[in-house]
Amino acid sequence: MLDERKLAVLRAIVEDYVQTEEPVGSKALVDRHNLGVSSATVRNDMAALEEEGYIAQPHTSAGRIPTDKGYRLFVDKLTTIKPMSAAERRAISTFLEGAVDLDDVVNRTVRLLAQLTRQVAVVQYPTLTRSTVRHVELVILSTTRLLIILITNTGRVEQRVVDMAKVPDDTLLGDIRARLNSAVVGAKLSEARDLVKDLSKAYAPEEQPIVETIVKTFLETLVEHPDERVAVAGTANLIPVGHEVHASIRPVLEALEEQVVLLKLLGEATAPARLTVRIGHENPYAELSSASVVTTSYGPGDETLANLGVVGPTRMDYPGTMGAVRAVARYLSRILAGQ
Amino acid sequence: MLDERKLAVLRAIVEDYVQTEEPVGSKALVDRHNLGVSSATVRNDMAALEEEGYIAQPHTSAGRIPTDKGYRLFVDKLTTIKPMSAAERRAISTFLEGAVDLDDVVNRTVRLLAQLTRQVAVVQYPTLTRSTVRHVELVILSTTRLLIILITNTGRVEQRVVDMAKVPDDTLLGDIRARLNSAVVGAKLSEARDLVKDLSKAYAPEEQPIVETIVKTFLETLVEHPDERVAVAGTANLIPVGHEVHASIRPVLEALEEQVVLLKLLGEATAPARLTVRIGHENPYAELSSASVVTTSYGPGDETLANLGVVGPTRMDYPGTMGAVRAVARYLSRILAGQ
DNA sequence: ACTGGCACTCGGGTTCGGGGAGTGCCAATG
DNA sequence: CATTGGCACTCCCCGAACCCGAGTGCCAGT
Repeated sequence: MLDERKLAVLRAIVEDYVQTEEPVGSKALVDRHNLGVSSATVRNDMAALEEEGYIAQPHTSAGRIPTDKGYRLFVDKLTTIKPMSAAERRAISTFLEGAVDLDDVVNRTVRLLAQLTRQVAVVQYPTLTRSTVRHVELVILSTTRLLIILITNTGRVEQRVVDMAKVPDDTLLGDIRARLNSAVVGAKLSEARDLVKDLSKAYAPEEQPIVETIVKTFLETLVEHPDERVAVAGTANLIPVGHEVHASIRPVLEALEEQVVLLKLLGEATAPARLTVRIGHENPYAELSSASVVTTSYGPGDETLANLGVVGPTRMDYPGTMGAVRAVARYLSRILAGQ
Repeated sequence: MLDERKLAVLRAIVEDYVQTEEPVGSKALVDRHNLGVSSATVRNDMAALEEEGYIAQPHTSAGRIPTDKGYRLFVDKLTTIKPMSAAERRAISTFLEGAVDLDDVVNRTVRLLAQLTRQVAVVQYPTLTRSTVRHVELVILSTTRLLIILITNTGRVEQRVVDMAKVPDDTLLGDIRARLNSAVVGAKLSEARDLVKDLSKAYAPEEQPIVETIVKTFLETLVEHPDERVAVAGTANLIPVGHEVHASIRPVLEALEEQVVLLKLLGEATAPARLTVRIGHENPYAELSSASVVTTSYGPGDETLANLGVVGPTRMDYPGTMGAVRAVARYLSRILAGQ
């Protein structure tokens, strides 16, 4: 049904529309691309493409714009991811090298991605459950309050206060600390439950409840319900430069402030090194039905620590955006592996 | 020059303009407020007010809108801070009570403030230098890397990795940890420098450089250069609901993503329990010359930990916004004191 | 199968002209 | 002297009418 030339026409339409932001007509198309045929022929092809639902007219006697389905075909078949230029690669590298700690790495990454793509960037902090334990610290805050601190191999520090009837004395606490550490250090957080479940057995009966409280809080709050944080940058890019702007970006801004929404957007990324592109209505949220999301995962080696991505209008530069997302994810992975 | 009635006219103009968002004329004014005089009289008063620079006309034969100077007079003399209703107070209270840790407190606060004022809210994390030390922890990461963790009385945890030629063994480290803690626990961070400067003297000559490295990093990165973080919420409120919107909010959005700008905006707040209002051009940034900022500081008791505030258009509901900012700061202070 | 030609459509920009809200000024008035 | 009613004037806003041009669909010709 769709021969080679019709696909070329679709590709040209997408490319022109992304650049000019205006419906593209048959005449303009043959002028800008050397398709080797006349505008009348292109018109026939366009009619066929519209018939199949790949393009649409905003109104009669206007040019065509791609539909979500058209973008989908474009992304799947008609283009290749654009690699970063040498200058861009150098910029990414030097910009990320300077980071001093994990927070800084994530912040720099999200700003960088926003700048490269000129869109809204979203980066999830490395997920706890996939990282391993480096150290657990117990600190007495008062006679009834204990602070548990967890340090992971990604440099992340999680904290949690426990209220208890009576905090154990230094000796006992030191013992608990030692046993807890020898049990879980080096292990993945997801394995922690099995490793500590018998920990209290080693203690005298009257001490067991205390130990169990600590272990329980440790597991519940630090391991199983890590508040998965995300960083956002480039929201100003939602507002086009010269242009007037719809009020329709309000719901988008609202959605971008909701951690839950962001996590869901990022959350369904697939295997590492694969890019996920969700176009328009393919998004899980109606507010983002005129937006596209490009995500991927990152992490040292083949391990997947978390996800990152970009949110922009369906009319976006897919090859460039995909290239930037992939490149940033790779560099971020490398940085994390080095730490 | 400005008698009682002229001030009443100015007040009425501000109130009406804030509500309707449209230039207000003499006729509409006498209809909505019972000033007891005719529109002709009001016109004369308006001419006087314009002469003095408190109001202006967008163009001839249009109504008047307040100037920055007009808002300034309104805020200083013509109105009182609007207290929160009982229902609002209850909402604030219950919403903030539920927080589980410091991050949560700040996040809830900033969202609450954005919701109450329907504007952009900014909350600074409690500043380190004004809080006191609760515990210092030293953790061995590898043979050459040491992690310093600082816990403050506000529940904040700061971390920093130190690269060193050789990390001290457990015994020595335990000793350093004990001395460091006994030196600084309970002290303000601003006093820490004096308290630890002679710490290395107690050690053997060959151990002194190691201790000094740790102390130096501790001071430099944790005490003197805390990265002062801020939380922002409600950026979607920059976009009015029904209305079309200028592209002029782009620089505002950009500014709101810059930590430095936000800190500067918040940074110059005065004594606790005092509200600072900066109107239009009074702001230190040209990008925000059509915005007003209402800030105050917070902290348990009379202590000032950090600042919070609201950014909105110069045409904002000052009494209501000021009331909300004051109320939220008070509740936040109370929460922090309780912890 | 492609192309040139042609009639047709429709959105966007421009022009034009009332209607209306608002102003400034002035003479009259308590 | 402050206040008021009246009046002429000024613009902005809005809708109607209009034209222009880009774009389309179709068809006959190569």
